[in-house]
Amino acid sequence: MGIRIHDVAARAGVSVATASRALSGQRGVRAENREKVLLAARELDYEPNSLAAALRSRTTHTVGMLVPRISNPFFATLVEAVENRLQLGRRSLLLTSSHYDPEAEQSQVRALLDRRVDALVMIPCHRERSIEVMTTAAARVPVVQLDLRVNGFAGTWVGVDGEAGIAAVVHHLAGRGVTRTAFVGAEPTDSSSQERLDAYRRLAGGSVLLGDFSRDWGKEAAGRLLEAGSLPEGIVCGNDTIALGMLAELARRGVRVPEDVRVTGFDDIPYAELGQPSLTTVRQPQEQMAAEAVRVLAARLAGEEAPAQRIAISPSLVVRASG
Amino acid sequence: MGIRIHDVAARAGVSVATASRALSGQRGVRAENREKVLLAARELDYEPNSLAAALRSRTTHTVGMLVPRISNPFFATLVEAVENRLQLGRRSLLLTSSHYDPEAEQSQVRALLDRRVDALVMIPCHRERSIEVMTTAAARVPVVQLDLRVNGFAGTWVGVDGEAGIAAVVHHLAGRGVTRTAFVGAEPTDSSSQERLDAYRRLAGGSVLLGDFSRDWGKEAAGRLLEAGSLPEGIVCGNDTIALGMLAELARRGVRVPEDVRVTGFDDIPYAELGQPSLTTVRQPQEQMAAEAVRVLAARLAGEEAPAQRIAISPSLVVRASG
DNA sequence: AAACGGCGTGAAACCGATTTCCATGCTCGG
DNA sequence: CCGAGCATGGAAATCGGTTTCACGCCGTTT
Repeated sequence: MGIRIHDVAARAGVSVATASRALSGQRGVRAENREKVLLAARELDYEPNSLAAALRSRTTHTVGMLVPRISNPFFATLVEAVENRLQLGRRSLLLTSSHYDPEAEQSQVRALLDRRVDALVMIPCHRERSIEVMTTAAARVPVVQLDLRVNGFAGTWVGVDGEAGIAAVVHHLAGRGVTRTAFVGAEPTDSSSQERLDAYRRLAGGSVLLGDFSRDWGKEAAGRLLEAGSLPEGIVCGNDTIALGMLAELARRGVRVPEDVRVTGFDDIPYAELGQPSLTTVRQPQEQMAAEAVRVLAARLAGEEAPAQRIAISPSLVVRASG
Repeated sequence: MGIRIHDVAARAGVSVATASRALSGQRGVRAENREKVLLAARELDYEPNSLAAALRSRTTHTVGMLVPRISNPFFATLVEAVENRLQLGRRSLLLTSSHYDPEAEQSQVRALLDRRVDALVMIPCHRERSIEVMTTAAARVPVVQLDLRVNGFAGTWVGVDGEAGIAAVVHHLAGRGVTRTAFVGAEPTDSSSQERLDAYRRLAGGSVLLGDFSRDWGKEAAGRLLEAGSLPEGIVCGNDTIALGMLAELARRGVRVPEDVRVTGFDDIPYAELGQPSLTTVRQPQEQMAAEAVRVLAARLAGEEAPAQRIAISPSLVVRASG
């Protein structure tokens, strides 16, 4: 139906091989012929069939990305940033989600590999159970773990330096005269929560409440802290969602923030600024993380041999009203 | 490198053609041979090369989706819902974003078509300037517009019934004794804002303030309404972002919601519930919209001839504290 | 008994590019 | 003047499947 490279070659008066070389910018074609081919292609409005090219050259210029949940604004921002970076390199993004289910994750990765993606950006859904997918995937194409990482899997990871983030928060609170703090986080089923929890214990060591990364847990934790009697002076939350739930519940119960207690979050999701009061939190440099992840993959695809690395980018503290 | 269908056929003792037919579940293969082929495939851990299949069969089982901004939680939710639906039909999603730039949109769509997507789900970024992309795309593959639509483009659209949504809000407010209202929306550069504005004018007809779909505009509009003298009894906002800005500014100025004035939003984004007070709003049935969009495309791909339709799904009112 | 239709099968064509391999012509050094 | 070496270009192989086509076989109809 469409125009084939055959037609372009015929119009330019050269062979298919020469046309192919001219169009892909290879050397070994006289300038005159190259011009003729490019002109013919433009005149015919030639659109190469990338499937045929991919089949023969074994390169799809497509990267697969797997995230636990696309609608999570934090992941969505990462997806956007990765897509932007890929666009710059004229690559496309095949996106799929695991819904936090390791089995679905496995079958989705299989589907991506079937489609012959050149590389994979993965946010593994489980700290331990994702190890099998990661190893099989990594055996076939370059893979980089983004944000979360799998225990005991020796592959490249790009993420944020959670310890530095918690340190910034603790330090900031200390600077405001806060000595007694509590930590409200999630059970460490992924590497981020683990790292933040460990950092808090090492750096501050107040009481610790663990649930999940949800607003409801934030509310419940607020209740528990209040009922426990003496409120701490500062509450360090494991992420913004928890912190927002915390703020809502504290407000409902008439506790003033930051007068009675200071509250901090982690991630700086778009709505952190909208909280009442606005949330002091740790901003994840998502643009940078995505850029770094794509850069690593591009280097691997360009043939660079590099050992697995852990690239931890330092986050920055965003001071707002709540802390 | 990998196992080819050739190898499977050899092991099963049949021809490549028969193996292909057996694997793709076509009829016309004796049950005995089918079993032999499937067994051989399993034993060899055969993974078909979908590029080769796509090249010959002219079907990639891949759908392209173009959105204005992936990180917008409303769009991200749509992306997720579409991806889920595609997974059910064993299709993959090639995702790209236009950043609200019609030229980028054009080149992204070209890239998707180059990759031979079977169909396109588009959230066009501009009410008028997107018409060219839409027509060229629609000439090549089935296309469905999601959420937003392009003026004067006669293609299928799936979205929410904006008029019904505004009607529900107005009706609800009237039921609470509110008679004097105002509308704070966005300049109608896309079909949604247009529709909501028109509906408000037809159904209620109080004063109208137009800006953009941002929190800042919500704050500014709050100021203008207060400075204009008498506050209306109800403020109908064009979307949740505006409404959240409105709530923040009203709170800052000591106006009580809903005692002094009732405020409503539109979309029911995840953070509508988090507002102070929580936001009464109109929930967009995103799951259903995505399901419908994918259903329409699947039908077209299955060969069904259908005229362009406008599928407007009725939204539901979510009553919370603010209205 | 001859004609016919349908099913199962395999050989080969095909999808549309890239890449290999070889032939040619030209330049340059000896 | 000759042969080595390089740049250029075309024919054909290749990637790995799907699809077409022709053929043999069998049961049914005239």
